[in-house]
Amino acid sequence: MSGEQEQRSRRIPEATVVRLPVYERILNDQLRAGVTTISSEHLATLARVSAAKVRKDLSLLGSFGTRGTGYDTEFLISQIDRALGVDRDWPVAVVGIGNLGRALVNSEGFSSRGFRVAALFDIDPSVIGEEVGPSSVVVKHIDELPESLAGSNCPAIGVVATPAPAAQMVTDALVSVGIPSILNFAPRVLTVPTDVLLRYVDLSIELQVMSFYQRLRSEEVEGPLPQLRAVGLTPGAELG
Amino acid sequence: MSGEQEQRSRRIPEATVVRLPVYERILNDQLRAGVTTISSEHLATLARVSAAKVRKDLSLLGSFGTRGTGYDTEFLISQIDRALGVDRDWPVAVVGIGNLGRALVNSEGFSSRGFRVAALFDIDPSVIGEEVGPSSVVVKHIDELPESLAGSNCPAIGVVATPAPAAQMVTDALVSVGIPSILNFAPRVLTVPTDVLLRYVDLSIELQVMSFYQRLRSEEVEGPLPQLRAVGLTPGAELG
DNA sequence: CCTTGTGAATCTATTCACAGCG
DNA sequence: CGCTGTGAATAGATTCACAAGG
Repeated sequence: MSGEQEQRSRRIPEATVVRLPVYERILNDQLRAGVTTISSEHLATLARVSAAKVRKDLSLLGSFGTRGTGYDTEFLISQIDRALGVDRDWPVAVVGIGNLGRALVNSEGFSSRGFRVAALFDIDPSVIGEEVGPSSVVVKHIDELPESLAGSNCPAIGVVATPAPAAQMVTDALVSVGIPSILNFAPRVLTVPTDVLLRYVDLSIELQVMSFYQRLRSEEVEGPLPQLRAVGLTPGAELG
Repeated sequence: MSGEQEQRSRRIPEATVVRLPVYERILNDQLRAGVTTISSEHLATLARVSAAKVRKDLSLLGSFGTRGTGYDTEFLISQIDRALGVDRDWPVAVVGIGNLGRALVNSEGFSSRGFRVAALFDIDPSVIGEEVGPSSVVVKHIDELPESLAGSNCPAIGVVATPAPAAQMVTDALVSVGIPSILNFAPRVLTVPTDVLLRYVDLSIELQVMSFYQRLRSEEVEGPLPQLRAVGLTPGAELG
């Protein structure tokens, strides 16, 4: 065919998307250490992936490297940030202010990557009213969620950090106010409308995957250790 | 039962291993609800994956189904448990008893899936000596790790739940006592010997992946193609 | 020389489609 | 019949290998 159809932004595979934050973190470390230029080989060593993978990943964002030299660290960071959308403000609502919810809100990666705690909810009276996190957001009762997040107060991302039995109900509430993306930490498969983006993080699945490989290894003496990615999370974290 | 060594032919892809705990959890729910037989179609619906994927996954464990009927729920659970190795005792050491470490130790999936808290470590004097988790294990100082876990006390899995700057040091200590598998929650790429199994769980990566897809979606909406599509993730998401 | 960027080849995972069996 | 189990086809991701360019 004669003309190439105008491609909307180059399609980036999910496997690449998951590695981009890792590259970004390493590049920031390197920049702070005074490394202003970095080769795919060097970045690959630090991320424990192959250099070809780094080049392929980065080439999907555009041609930012200089042949014979490498990539400009600072510029590459800015391009990855732009691709990831972390140069924007991402208000996040967290439901379930137990240890997990607190860990998330207090984590380094949260505030430093453009994510902002917009609202916190729990059902436990002893937690409601408490100020949590670096930005000291007050925990509200889950019943206040609908009115609290309605309209222009609707955050971009909802985090479900409740026990499993409450997860679907909480998710329904988040969907009702119009939240377009949900990150679920509860060990349960959730149902959402097809236009809602849903991802999972499941601590116990990771432990069970480890026990699988360890059992395998102890049974197979010659065990060819599964060469797992050094980077990122479960590729199948999208069971929803 | 199972005496045969079928290493080559029965190799299970990682993508399948990650789904097995999900199937197992759903099957337990179903069994508790009185469902003693289940079809691949039904299980697939509950897990939000395709029926073909369920059948392919399960067939890798063996031929446990009955044609025309489906799978016996209880038997299937036992077979998945066996494959995952969760019918064994898995002593786990957790380093870093902040919110994340506590969330893990207290999580449902931990004790209920054969994982046992063998030891807890931190560096904060205000935490050391505290009894944490359902089994009330006393937190020890990180300096006691080497002697505490030496020899026959060496756990099967080490969990790194420290801040990023401490993660590599802690990992080195865990590797030194002979721990064969490490689950890292710190936002940092770790270096381990090739015979140590290493997996990552990174909360901030998941958030950044979400912001990537959400940004993509918001840009597509303003583009010339108003076509509604479940963005990015699930191949089976369009089942709706 | 260097290192990037990328088609081609390879490896891995998913889906299709139907034979085979209860 | 209905449903499993599985080769064959397809889609996706990684690695290879080298041309192109500073």
